[in-house]
Order: sequence, then C-alpha cells, then structure tokens
Amino acid sequence: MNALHELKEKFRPIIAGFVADDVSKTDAMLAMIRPAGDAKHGDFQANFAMPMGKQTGQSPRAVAETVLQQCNLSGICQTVDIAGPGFINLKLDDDWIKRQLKSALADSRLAVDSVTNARNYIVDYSSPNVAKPMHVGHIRSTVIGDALTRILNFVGHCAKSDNHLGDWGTQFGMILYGYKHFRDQEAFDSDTIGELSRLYRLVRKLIDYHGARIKLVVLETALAELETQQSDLKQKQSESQEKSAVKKIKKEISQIEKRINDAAEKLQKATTAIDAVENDSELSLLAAAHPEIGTAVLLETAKLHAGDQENRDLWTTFLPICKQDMQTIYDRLDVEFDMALGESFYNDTLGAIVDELEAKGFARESDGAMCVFLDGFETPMIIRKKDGAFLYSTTDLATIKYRMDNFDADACLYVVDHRQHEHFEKLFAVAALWGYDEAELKHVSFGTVMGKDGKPFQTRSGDTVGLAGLLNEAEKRAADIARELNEGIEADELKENARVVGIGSLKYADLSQNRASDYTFDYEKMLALKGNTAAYLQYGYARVQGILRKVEVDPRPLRDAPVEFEFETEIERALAVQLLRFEEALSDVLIDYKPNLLCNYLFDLGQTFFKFYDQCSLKDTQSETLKHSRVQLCDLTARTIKTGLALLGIGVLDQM
RNA sequence: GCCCCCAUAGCUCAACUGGAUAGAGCAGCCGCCUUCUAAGCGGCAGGUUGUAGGUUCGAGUCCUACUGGGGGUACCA
Repeated sequence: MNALHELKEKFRPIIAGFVADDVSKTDAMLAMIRPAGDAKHGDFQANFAMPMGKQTGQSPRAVAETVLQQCNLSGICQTVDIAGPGFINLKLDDDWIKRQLKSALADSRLAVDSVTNARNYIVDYSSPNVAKPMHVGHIRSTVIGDALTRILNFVGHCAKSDNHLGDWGTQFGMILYGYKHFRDQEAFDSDTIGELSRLYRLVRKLIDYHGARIKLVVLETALAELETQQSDLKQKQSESQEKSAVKKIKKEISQIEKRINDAAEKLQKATTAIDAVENDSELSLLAAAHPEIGTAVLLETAKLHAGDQENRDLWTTFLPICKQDMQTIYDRLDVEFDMALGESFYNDTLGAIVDELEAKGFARESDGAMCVFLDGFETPMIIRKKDGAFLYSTTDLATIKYRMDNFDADACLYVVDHRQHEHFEKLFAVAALWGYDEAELKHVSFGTVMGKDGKPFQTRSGDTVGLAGLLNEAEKRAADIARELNEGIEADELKENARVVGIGSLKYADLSQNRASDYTFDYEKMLALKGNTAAYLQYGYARVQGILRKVEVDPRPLRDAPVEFEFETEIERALAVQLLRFEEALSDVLIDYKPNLLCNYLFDLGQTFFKFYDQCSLKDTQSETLKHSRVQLCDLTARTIKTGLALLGIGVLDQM
C-alpha cells in the first residue's frame, strides 16, 4: 500500500483530460503530488495547478478548483484545501489510515506491495583486490551495494550480488615476487595472511623507492622551473603599469602557485618513499639488490597470465587464503554474495572478445595497443596492451557479456568510487556498440573517503586504515557504553550487543549520507552512538520491546484480530501516517539508488516514535481499547524499524 | 590544456530531483531520571545556501561567468 500512489491514481484520469491524454505530461503533473513539506499543510500536497494554470492561461486556483470538482477523493481524504497561489493540500481520512494500518499489521511485509515490473538486477559491489589488506575505503561500496541488493529483492525484483574480486592483477605479481625472494618460511607457515600482507607492503615499498628515485630529478627540475617562472612573473607584475595587465599576471601567478604546490607535494611524496627505504639499512640493502623489481613484478604477473606452472600453483595456493581472510570481514559485516566471480574467472574469454570487437570493426590497433575509439572521448578505451596483456576494461566487457548471457540481466549496478566515472562511461558506450544496449548499465558512484586535511584518506604512515581495526574499535565503543548502562550484563549478551550496535552504527554512518558526497573520514562520527545513528533506531526498537514487556500485552494476536485504532492525540495520528510511508521511502531509494533516503525515513520515524513515547504512556492508559490501539502502533513501529534496518543490513536487539 | 564532481549553521551532513518559513546530528547554553530503559525528550542560539548575473508564478536545486576544493585524462585497478 502506498498512499501517494493511491492519490496519484485518483488524480490521473482528470489530469490526463487536461493535457489531452499525453502520458508523459500526465506523469510529470502527477509527480508534483508529494508528501507535504510541512505537517500543518496536511499529509500530502499537489503542486500541479501552477504549471497547468500557466499552460492553459487560467489562474492556478481556478485550475485547482476544477480538478477538485471532478476528482472524488472521499474515502481517502478527510479535507482538501487550496492554499496560496494554488497548492492543493490533502489530509488523509482517519478511517482510511486505520484500514491501512490494519492491513499492515496483518502482513509480514507490512503491506509493502511487490513491484509490478520486476527486473533482473546484478549488483556489483565491494570488489576488493585480494592480497591487499581491506581498508576503510572498501566499506562504502560494500554496505551500499548490500543495502541496495536487499531492498531490490524486498520490493520484488530479482537482484543478485556479485563480488567482482581483483584476483588477477599486478598485486599478485608483487606477492609472487615477494614470496620468491623475501619470504620468511616460518612466518608463512604460522600466519600466512600476515606474511603475504607483509610481502605485499615490502615489494610495494621497494617499487615506490625505485620509481621515486627515477622521478626525483625530473620533479626537482620541474619545481625549479616553475619557481623561475614565478619570480619572472612577479618581476613583470612590479614593472607593469596597466591595470588589466596586472590582473592577468596575478591570475597567472596564482595558477603557477597552484602548480608549484602540486609539484612540491609530488616531490614530498617521492622523498618520503625514498627516505622510508634509505633510513632503514635492511631495506636499503634489499633495494640495492633488486634494482629492476618494478619490471620483474610485471613479468611475474605476465607469467601468471600466460599459464606459467609455478606461478599458477602459487596463485592457487594464495587465493583461498586471501579469500578466507576477506570472508572473516564479510562475516562480521553480515554481507553475503550470490557469487564472487573475480577477474580471473573471465581470463579465458578475453582473447575472443578482443578478436570479436576487432572483427566487427569496433576496435583497431593504435601504438601497438588494441583500442576502441569513441565519439566524445579524448582517449580510446584500450582493451589489449601492446605487450598482449588484457586490462580491467577487457574483463569488464567480458563480465557484461557473461551477465547478459547467463542471467538475462535487465540492469547492472556498479557500486564503485566516482573516480572511475569516465571508465564506466566508456565501458557502457562500448557495450552499447557491441549490442548490449537494452539493459540499464548504471554506475552507482559514491564520493571518495577524505581525510581531515581534505585529501583522499590516509594515515600518517601512508597506510590506509585497516577495516578489521575499525570494526574492532566500533565494537569496543559499543561495549563500553553497554557495560556502563547495564550493570552486571552477561559476557555473551554484552558481546552480541556490541556487535549489533557497533557494526550497525558503522554501516549506518556510511549509508545515511548521500552517496554522491565525498565523505570526510571521522573516527568519532563513524563510531558515534548518539543522534542520527543506527543505535538511535535500535534503541527505539528496544524500547518498544520494553513497553510490551511492561504492559504485558502480547502484540501478536492483535495482528490478525486488531482493535479499532484510536487517535487520542495528534502524535498518534502523525505516527500512523509516518508508518504508512514506508513503501514510499523504499521506492524513493530505488529512483536513484540512494539508501540514505531510507535512513532519513527511519530517523523521522524514530523521532516521531520518541515523541509519541513521551506523550502517550501505555502503562498509564486506562482504556483497554486505547491501550491496545497504542500497542498496535508500537508493534508496527518496531516491525518497521526492524525491517528497515534489516534492509540496510543492520540488526536489532530486544534490550539495550 | 580538456572533461567530470563538489561548495548549505562553528564541525559533519540532509533537503523526496523546481514548491510554501532551508532541516538534522555533533559541539555550546538552559531544562527533564521516586513517572513504560536519559544510547532518550523539550527549549535557546546558530544561515545573504562560495561570488555575480540569468531563466520563472516560485531556485540550495536549472543556465552562464567567476572563485575555491577534489578527481580523471593511452596501455594500473
């Protein structure tokens, strides 16, 4: 049941008459029926009279009156008013609300209708590179993708999640090289994943070192050149008389300064990479002994791809271990995938795909590389390097083909950082050329995780914050509060409480933000348990359970045999209306795949509930029927919170 | 150079895709636990939505220019 939808259908035939049955115009007008911005204007408002008045040359108020004369809203609306320039304010009928509440009460889906146009979705998210430790940057894709998959399935679509693991890239070359040259066998035997991760970081450091050494001179001369230019310009500025010329020079100076800052930053990075090795005698020796490590690593990767037995064997040994390590994180996050087809899965199909694109005339060789040139793009999409190796663009194309052929996908969502915007634009353009132009291919992008300095997030050491550590800290903080508030809480219960609240709040912190915004990583905010957090909603849920325990009314029999709802106070009606908006919130989420809209809804519901809680004591309610009506409201609130949080991948507790 | 995002309260973010008086949470101040769990509630304070124009009945939202920040830009993913 969706009140907004019902209202739109009531208005549809009348509006259609006004716009000569133009369906898209009708829909545009109906889209102007929306929840009231301010509760004192009613429950919903319709804003179509203004543009319609404009088009027909009538006054908007006259249009509104005509529409309302023809539209029979009795039964669903209690009052209908025209206000201001021509706003139509709609207030739902109490009896109608009560009927809807009853059907929600009796329904395990809370009367959320299944969509009529069910589609097959593939949701591609998380997709970490195996063999690199997962860091805080991975959590965003993981929780957003997981929430979208759950919501799509709940409303009746068929959504399959796919973890498109980076299990075939250069990082494996690093590990292979590290394993062959630097491994500590004892450590490898006792703590394999720790040793692999150490090897990865070690090789990374050495490559960065040599890279920085080569770049150093270039960077230094570039910086010096820029500084000369800067002083020249300053000279010119002081000599110049003309106002406009001075202004122009000033602008040039500020541009130069920006470039100087950039160059200085790069130089700083290079120096840091060099110092990290040279200040460490052991590392210096290793660096000196492996001058060609960069190309050697690429060679190891190439050998792996070419089917070299030793490297393949090592890969088959490492991969399950790495996957197992990631799985512990996914388990803690309660995230599951329907499939985890990594890049390696598509390896055997890549050659044929490149050949096909070439044969069809979409791809051609340029500078030795196989490229697809696209209108509107400066650079082509390279699908095979000049050394013969394939790229992730090739794999992504193979993935699209696989998903279309095997899952008959109507839509693929890629929950990936917005920095890959252009990659996906090209990918989708090539897919359309290739013939996959029916399905919706959508880059559900999200902002970068930034540090407090406004730069992409990194810790001082240059390593990004580990995900495991973040989860530990989240649970620890939740445990501290739970212990403080519940003296003598059992160890098991404390642990469960900390897990549900800590992890839930961490996820919610990510989900509650508009995914488009870059997000500033803030330890305190990520781990906050007060205000607009999962803990707030979980607390609301737990309090309902507390009430039900206290008043000793079992809500379950009331679900199928409810008493008549009574709105003794304004707040009870407000809570009721808010409860009926659940389906609306879910459909809002899916318009542009924004889970934060569900968070907004739940937080509003929570606030309304706490007001109700404050004003309507069930314990002191004398009338049995009123008490039961309130129990029913509580029951619906708890179930809506529980269901809503579950759709975000967050759990609830009976007691906190 | 070219292209893409972003700029909203001291801080971190919303604003249902053009609607009525721009909302929350932190942080600050004042209240509320002998009253169903204070991880809560009520109140105060905080804004020329980066700047300047434009479009229209109506703009944080759309267009233009500018300023500032981030990202991308031929063989990394």
